[in-house]
Amino acid sequence: MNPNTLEEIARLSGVSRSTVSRVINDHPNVRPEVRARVQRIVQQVGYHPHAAARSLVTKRTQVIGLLIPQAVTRIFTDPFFPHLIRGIASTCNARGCHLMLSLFTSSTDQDSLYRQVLRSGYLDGVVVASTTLDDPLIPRMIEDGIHMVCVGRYPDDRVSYVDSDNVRGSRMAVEHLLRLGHRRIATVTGPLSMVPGHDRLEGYRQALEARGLPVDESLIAEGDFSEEGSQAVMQRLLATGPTAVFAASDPTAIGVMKALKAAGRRIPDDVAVVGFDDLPIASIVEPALTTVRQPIEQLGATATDLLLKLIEGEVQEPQHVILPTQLVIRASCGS
Amino acid sequence: MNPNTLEEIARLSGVSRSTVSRVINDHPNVRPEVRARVQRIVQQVGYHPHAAARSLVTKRTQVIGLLIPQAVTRIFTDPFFPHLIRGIASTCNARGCHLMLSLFTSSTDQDSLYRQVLRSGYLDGVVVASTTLDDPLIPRMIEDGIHMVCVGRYPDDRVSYVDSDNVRGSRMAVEHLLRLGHRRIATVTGPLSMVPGHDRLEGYRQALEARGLPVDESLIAEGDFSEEGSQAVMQRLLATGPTAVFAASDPTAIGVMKALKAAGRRIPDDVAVVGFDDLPIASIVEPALTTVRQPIEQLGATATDLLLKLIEGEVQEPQHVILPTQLVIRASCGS
DNA sequence: TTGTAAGCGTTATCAT
DNA sequence: ATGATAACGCTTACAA
Repeated sequence: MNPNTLEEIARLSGVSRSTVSRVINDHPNVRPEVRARVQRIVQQVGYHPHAAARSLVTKRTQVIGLLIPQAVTRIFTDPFFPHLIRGIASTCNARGCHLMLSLFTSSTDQDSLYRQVLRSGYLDGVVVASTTLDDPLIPRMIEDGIHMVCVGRYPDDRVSYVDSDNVRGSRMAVEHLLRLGHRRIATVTGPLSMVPGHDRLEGYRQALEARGLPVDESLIAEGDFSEEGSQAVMQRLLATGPTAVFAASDPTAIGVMKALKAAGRRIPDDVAVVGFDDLPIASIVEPALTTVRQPIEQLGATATDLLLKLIEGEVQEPQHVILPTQLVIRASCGS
Repeated sequence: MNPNTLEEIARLSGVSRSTVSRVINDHPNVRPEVRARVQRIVQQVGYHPHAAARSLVTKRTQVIGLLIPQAVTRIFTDPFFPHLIRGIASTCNARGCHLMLSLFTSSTDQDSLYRQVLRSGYLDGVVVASTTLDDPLIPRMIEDGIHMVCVGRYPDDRVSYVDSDNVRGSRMAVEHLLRLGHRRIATVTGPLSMVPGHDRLEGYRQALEARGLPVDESLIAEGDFSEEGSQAVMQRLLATGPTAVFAASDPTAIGVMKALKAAGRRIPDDVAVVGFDDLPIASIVEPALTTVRQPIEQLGATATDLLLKLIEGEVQEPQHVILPTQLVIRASCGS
């Protein structure tokens, strides 16, 4: 497939292996004339350096991993991930590195997969997405000194992360509902073991408390970020008679809307709905969804950039980046 | 990160490097007692062989690529890809290999990316998805002798592929509509430069011709597999007064349904709709979508299996696998 | 059954 | 500015 070696190019261009290496790596100290000759040959035979040989000595692979622990069904349902991947992949392309996808599905031997992926030198570092607080992977990676950046806040100062401002975003959403006069505001949360699930509920609480309103726990129900799951959860929540619902993600909001419609409630006349994400679908559903926009692709791109800096040693200390969120008002809240 | 070497394990267990290598690779001809001792040390220090060093000599990386040429927006919208990825990733996990994601976005320097990814020895082979007929990548890969399997039929006998039975599936769909008495059956196709787009239209044609019915070209409109695009296309098609529409994918069908609803047509009373894919969303939309089920995950899994066999040399000749499709009847066709 | 030694294709150090 | 040469960590004959 790629039978050419440095040695061969050297022979063909009548110089030594080292000179060819210098040309390939754009080192100075090569006579322009020689450089040109070598480059021509390289071009001609379509030579490309062998990655493994190279990384054996440089200790760099130019490959980063996207690690998704506990890869559950959600990944293949929630458009969040495709958007995230796009952000990561385009940054990789731009920076000349490559992306390895590691889904730690529950069935796989976690320990063996961990060693294969993280201890074999395959990867220069990893972007970790969709972690739960109790995931044993992160502590292990910290201990092993693996370069990593989490997408989503992680409550350990040693780990770098990039996150949306979930608390502020959801607080804005609920404040908007309050401003519209709603007092019985229910919320279908994400999994509370996941940071965004937790944080978006926190924003909900803060909005109420800032107004001096009590938090009625019966209006809070834990969902799983999915459409189906949230629909079922909302169905049970109907009995509490909310006039508005804050859904912790757009798929959640869709599920909520389905449950409401199935129960004959009109949106927003009977019940207002606000989501979180601003996925393309938010502006397509009927009625169009008021939601909190988080910059998913940018999350991926920023995480990747940061990871690359960490790897290069451009920054040493763990970094924590929070990207702003923004309320996008559409029809579903009736304002 | 992984400072251990074979040499070190050898020293620690009082044997030679080669013996450790034999233990690691499960070679026979190692005294059980010695094997056990070495394994204990390996376990203790958490040793894992260095991938690059290993592949430098074996010429295998245990990494396969998922190559998506012309990676357009669709990839991040159409649930087809997440499902495909799931099939590929779980097979990779099961077979101890890893997955590299290569999106050839239009902005990237195709040639440079090609060499980096395909000629650097990074990959043992690739699964190629979503190709167009005129993509220059495939011929180049054939020429370079790269192990590959296409997801989706490719009209060159030298390339292996795995595909759903698109022609048969869409033919069944249209035959079903004919059986229900429809005679003005429109179709919103996929991009006709893509094989599945082409094949699903072919099935439509065959169904009509088998009944001796003329194919009215004004009832055929080219879409792009997307919801938004198809909605616009359907809007224009309304004027032709179809009583049924065959949509070439589920997202297409959703777009079609939206256009119909927006025009005040009832489904299925005024117009029947049939889709293609059977994504989870098909059973969620209102009315539930009659559609042709194609086994997307299995497509990915089969392609990966085949690729691995090709790499191992277990099979030499290009293989062509067609997986069966199946009509799933729900409410949207009113039967 | 075990050890010795020769590569694999690079980069990097040191002379020249 | 260029060329030997020694690593990098592993597998694999071949020898013992």
